[in-house]
Amino acid sequence: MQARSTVTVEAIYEATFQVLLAVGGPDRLTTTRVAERAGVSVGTLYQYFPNKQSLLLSALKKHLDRVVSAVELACRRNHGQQVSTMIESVVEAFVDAKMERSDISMALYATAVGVQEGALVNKAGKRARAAMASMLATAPNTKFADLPFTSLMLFSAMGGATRAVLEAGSSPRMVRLLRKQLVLLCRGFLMSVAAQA
Amino acid sequence: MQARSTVTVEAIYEATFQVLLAVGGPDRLTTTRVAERAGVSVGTLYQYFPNKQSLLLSALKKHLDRVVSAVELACRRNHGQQVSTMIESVVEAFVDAKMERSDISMALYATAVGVQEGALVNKAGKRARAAMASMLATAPNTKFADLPFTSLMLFSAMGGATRAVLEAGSSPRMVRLLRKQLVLLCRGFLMSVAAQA
Amino acid sequence: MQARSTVTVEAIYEATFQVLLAVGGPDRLTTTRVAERAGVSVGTLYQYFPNKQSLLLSALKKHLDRVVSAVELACRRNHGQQVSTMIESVVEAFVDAKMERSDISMALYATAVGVQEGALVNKAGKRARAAMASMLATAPNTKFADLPFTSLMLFSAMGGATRAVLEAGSSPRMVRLLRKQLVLLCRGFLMSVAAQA
Amino acid sequence: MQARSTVTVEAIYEATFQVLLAVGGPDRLTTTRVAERAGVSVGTLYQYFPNKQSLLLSALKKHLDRVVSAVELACRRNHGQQVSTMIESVVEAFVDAKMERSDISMALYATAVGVQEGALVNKAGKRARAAMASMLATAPNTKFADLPFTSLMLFSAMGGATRAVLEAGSSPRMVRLLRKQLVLLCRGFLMSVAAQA
DNA sequence: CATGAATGAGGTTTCATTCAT
DNA sequence: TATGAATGAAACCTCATTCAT
Repeated sequence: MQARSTVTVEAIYEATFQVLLAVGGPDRLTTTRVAERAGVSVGTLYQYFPNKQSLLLSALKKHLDRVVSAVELACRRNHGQQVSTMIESVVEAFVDAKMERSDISMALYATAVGVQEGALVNKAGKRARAAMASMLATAPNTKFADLPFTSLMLFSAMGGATRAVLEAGSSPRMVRLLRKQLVLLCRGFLMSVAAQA
Repeated sequence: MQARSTVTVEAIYEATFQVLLAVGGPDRLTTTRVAERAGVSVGTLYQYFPNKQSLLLSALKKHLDRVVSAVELACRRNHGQQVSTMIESVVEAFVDAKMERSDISMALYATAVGVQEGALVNKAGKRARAAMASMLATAPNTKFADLPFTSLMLFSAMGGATRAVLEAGSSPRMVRLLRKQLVLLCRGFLMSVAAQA
Repeated sequence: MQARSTVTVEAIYEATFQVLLAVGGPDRLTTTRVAERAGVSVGTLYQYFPNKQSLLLSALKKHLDRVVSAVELACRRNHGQQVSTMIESVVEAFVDAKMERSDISMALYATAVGVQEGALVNKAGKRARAAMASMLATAPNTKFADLPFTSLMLFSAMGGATRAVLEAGSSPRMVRLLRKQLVLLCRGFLMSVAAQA
Repeated sequence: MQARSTVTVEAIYEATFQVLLAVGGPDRLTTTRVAERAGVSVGTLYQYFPNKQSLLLSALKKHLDRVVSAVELACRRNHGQQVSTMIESVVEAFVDAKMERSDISMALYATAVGVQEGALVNKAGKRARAAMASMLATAPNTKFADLPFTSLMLFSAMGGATRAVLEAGSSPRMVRLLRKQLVLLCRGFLMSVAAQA
């Protein structure tokens, strides 16, 4: 019985992602369509999610958690390493996480507009930046001025570039280039910041 | 007669931006509300825009044009300058353009989800990148490998960081920091790319 | 154009009464059915009434106004008359008003349950009682103790009896009996109250 | 086993009354809510009541039975008494029964709209009027014309006035006044009717 | 050209009822 | 017998779009 519920909820999540992709935007997504795709009735959907908004919010949260967790893990594993190593690891983790389900990523960008969704994205961003800042603080022989803001720049620049590649179609060649240049971008930036401090 | 039309259309554009801001999202924007705010009837609105989508598309195009034109101008003016100077000018132009009507910028992010809107954003991005690439090509004593992709990285990283600051509230202090660090980011990146080439 | 609106609204009111009668209760009434019966689309209905509740509220208000106005008129016309005459006139006005559209009266009773509807009924009752009280105060040679409460008793007793006859089918014979006995009831009551004062 | 059923059914009745009060109307009452409040599952509720309507009907019947029984008892006990005494007793019994669970009384008024509920209320009214008529017939030295209709008037006037006080909030002072004036009302009415006969 | 009343498809949500466990 | 997840018909309401004036 408990198991049945879990299966149902998972099916609804997966259906949400699929419909989001199929119609390309949270507004063209209808609860009826999600229920259909999930193989349940609308009533069942509403037993688990009080309304459409909460459904989208939960789906967004799920995706953000995946990406942020990957970044956090990469950061934790690189405490005390050289800045170069740090950057390579984090860039790899970030790009991988985004690309793994790149389709979902894009579909969800559109979801993140309301105030509640913004808060969710914000919280996720904060977590990621905190992980990066505390990692960077452990870099030997290097000190960064204003680590919080520096992390914000780093993270959002990475996000912007990755999103652009995603939207440009993310061909294998571009993804390869993205990884390489992202490392250059981050390294160059951090060197400059460190040099200034 | 021509003049009256222009005035009406301008009023509709402005109303569109305002409603977009007020309701926070293109789906809660209704054509009736836009018409009301513009001081015309819905019928009149439909005389100038065949449907809602075209209204939003035009509004988006207008905003993108403003930003891209600013970037293009800055690029054109810096042909042959030192890389450092180039970057400072472009960053300044870009951030200024975005911040000038930052509220509209944010409201429009949500609009840019569908395939047609994506195409519009893409085209604008291409124009900006082309301008940057041809500027960078004139930098004395410096050669960049794969200028098109490098420009993409540069432009999207700038966009990502600016958007993050916008969404964080864009306090004067943050905007100041943004300008400074954006210069560092771009310069560091270009140095690295040039060094590799 | 103004005229068209008025016609439409009137048609909606009439349709509301008819549907209320046909289905026997405000919950089985659907806005779609009302629109259909009125010969307009749902959208049109919602252009004039923001929601179902306001539609029912307005209809109730309309009916109450009719009944109360009839009572007020009868009261005003009998200032200074003998108590007997007063009662005969008011009873006649009240019963007539209720019976004229008795069907609607019954259908609307069910509507008067929520807090807002209660307030409406209350206000109507107050108006009617005030009219009765100020009439009774002008009766020659007679003084009543606690006129407000006495009016409440009088009015609600009349209402209760009339409603019972309505619900029993209101055959002509019963209506005749109702009028006669209602006069007896009110007169007997007022005599007793006056005797006590 | 039988006992367990009885307990369950009683719990459901009580829950029905409570939910009716809490939500203010039979339409906002849901079977799930009733079951929850009663501490059983919906399925169990449906084991004892075939559908929602029958649940409400049974609850209404229960309440009506209580009131009518009180009136019947008072009537039976006053056979052969003076009219004055009769009235005092019946008024007391009626008002007490209504006020004892005045909240439920009010909540149920809204329930009594459909044709089946009307029939139930009608039957209850008939029983009460029959008891009153047969009591009045035993009054010494007094004869009433058309006892059935006279009882209808008496009973419905009492009901109307009591309901009005209930809806006005039934403060202790008003209830006291109600009792006193109800006696005057009924006595005055019966005197008049008897005088005419 | 402008108006705004009218349209109606379609979306979200509720809730009485069933039935496998 | 009891449970409560699942069902799906049906209600309310919105809003892009049209067209007679």
